[in-house]
Amino acid sequence: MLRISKLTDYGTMILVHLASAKDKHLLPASDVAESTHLALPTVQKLLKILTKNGLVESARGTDGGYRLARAPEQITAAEILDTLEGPVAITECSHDDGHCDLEPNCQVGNAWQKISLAIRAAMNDIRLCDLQNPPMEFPLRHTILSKSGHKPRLHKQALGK
Amino acid sequence: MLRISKLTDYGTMILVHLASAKDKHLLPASDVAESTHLALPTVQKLLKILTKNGLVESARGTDGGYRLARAPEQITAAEILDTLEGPVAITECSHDDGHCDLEPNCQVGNAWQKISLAIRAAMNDIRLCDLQNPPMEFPLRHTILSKSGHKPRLHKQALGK
DNA sequence: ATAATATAGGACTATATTAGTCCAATATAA
DNA sequence: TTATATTGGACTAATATAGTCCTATATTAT
Repeated sequence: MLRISKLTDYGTMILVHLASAKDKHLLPASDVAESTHLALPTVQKLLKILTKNGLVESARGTDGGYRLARAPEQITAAEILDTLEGPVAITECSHDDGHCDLEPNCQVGNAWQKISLAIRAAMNDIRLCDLQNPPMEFPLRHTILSKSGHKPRLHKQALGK
Repeated sequence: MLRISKLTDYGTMILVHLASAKDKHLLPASDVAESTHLALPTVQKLLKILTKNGLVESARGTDGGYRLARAPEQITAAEILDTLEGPVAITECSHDDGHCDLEPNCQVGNAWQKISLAIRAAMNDIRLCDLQNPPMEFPLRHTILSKSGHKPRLHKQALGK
């Protein structure tokens, strides 16, 4: 489905939340879980991944916690995807025996490389700061819809299957 | 992983092969399977999907088979992905109870919409004809490498995990 | 020192998705 | 009527994802 996984979505929510923290203040995982309404074990898991990949800094012990390692302007969507899903990848060659090398029709790999690069280029142009502070009309329309009894889903099926 | 699935890869191989067919000639599934070195049941399944989604035309009976419904110039990578994986999608909202609507931090959906649109824009610029006839240096280097005993993999890990 | 707090690392289960195969029905042409 | 070939859908197996939990380590305050 070329989908963005739930964990990536959660991880992005966490990053957006950390980005909104004041200054260099450290937020414990429990705090992040409460604010994002995500389950604590999941938040812990994601913060560990984000830390290991250098998007987030951590400190242990009392008053320990997490904060962004860099300013939101300096974190790209490409990095977030790389960290949470691994780099954009294409499937392994269907011919492990090396037959692929001799198969003139098997020129598809080249094509998917182009496609991967195109996606990557697009992701490099989007930064974490673009993910916070969404345009004003969006939350507004959102509120109106939810008051009318509809259940708008920002995430679900935004473009999808 | 934001990966392109094997079936999508196979499907693309099939489309590329159909694109190379002479004129309006119909190719039976068995023929396509042989040429692409893919398993027949898989090829049959994919051709059915491609036909149902209008990328391929079919005819039954003796001398029946499949062919592209349009010229390779008029089939985009976006269509191929839509057909084989469904549209680029983001995860469903984590709060099905509607809490998401009231949650100021839950502004991530908007962000992933932007990302999906960026990916889609990139995919609209790539056509099936771009996937055939790869640049000449590619197959050449390819052949040299395979002769030297290496096993270059066009597909595997082209960009990733 | 000791207790309390909080992250680090990794194992583990459950669930969902993907990949792959197969069968019965339908249409076409010789 | 027979042979060919697609259509539609069911089904299993393999893999990936989501989510939880446990133990170890580091830090701070008392």
